[in-house]
Amino acid sequence: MEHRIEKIKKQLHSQSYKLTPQREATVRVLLENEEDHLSAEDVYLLVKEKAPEIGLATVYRTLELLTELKVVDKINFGDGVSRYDLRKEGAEHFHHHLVCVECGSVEEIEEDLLTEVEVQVERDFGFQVKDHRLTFHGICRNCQAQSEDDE
Amino acid sequence: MEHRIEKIKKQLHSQSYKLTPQREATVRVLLENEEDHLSAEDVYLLVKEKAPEIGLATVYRTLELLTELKVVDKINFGDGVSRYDLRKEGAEHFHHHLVCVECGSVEEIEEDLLTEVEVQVERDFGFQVKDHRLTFHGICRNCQAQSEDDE
DNA sequence: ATGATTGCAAAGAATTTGCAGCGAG
DNA sequence: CTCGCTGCAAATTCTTTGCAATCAT
Repeated sequence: MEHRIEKIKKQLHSQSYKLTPQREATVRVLLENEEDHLSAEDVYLLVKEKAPEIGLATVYRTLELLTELKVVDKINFGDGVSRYDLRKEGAEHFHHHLVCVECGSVEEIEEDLLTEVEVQVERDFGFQVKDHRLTFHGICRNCQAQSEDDE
Repeated sequence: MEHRIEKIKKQLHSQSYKLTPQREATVRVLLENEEDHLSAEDVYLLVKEKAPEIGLATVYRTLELLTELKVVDKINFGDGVSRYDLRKEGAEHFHHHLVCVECGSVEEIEEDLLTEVEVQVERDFGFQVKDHRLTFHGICRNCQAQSEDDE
């Protein structure tokens, strides 16, 4: 974990930004909750536990900065809020999500399922793909099992 | 076009909703601007041209209703606003988008590129896919041509 | 000193809600 | 008459901004 902080620190420095205590606290919260998809407010509340003097605006500004640096990806699952998702180490592309319409759980898929599809898009549409967003909506394993029980 | 309105009318009636003049005007705007990705405000302004007495809240309520009925899909390209996109006739799944990061243009892809990927997801993750959202970010044909010119 | 960064409070934008009036069946 | 639907204005929610104070170099 420390080495990921170091890496982010370098990324900031390379663009002459600093890793201030507030920014570091924010990054740590993101690292510690890597599986979740936190909203700015969520991050704010968690950061506040460690650094109570931080302001919500700073969290927003930090998340924006991290988005610019592609340390995090800003996503939107359709509720009104933006959520922030750390990029996996070395990931060139954004990972995919499985959103369960029953229970609302969100699972992540690391593997890039789109390599072929992207080739197809570049070939057929002349569109040079830089990144993608892919989310599946459906029913997760758990909820499928539950509805079988009901029968 | 009239028959698409009829169809939507039936869909509404089947859930005991009515196709009021305001709702009809809203649907017509969506049909007439099928290629665009209008925000609620956009729709409001266009509807207002035909039916100046309509209120923004009604547009929101109508779009919400149409989303529920899966007549439209609510999407979000990362700017702060929700956009509404008519489902193509008979389309079971949401279509895909190519968003150009240079000029902001949005192209639509009708073909379902994900059939195989969905099989894979169901098999490998036990997730029963109902629908998907797929957006590619990259550089469109035009902007590619332009940057070649610059060189 | 200089310029980046912060916290606070205020502003802003998008969307939702409360409510009285209207309108179709 | 009843009940869904509407328009308006107010309220909410999420996010951004202005600004003076603070911090690091």
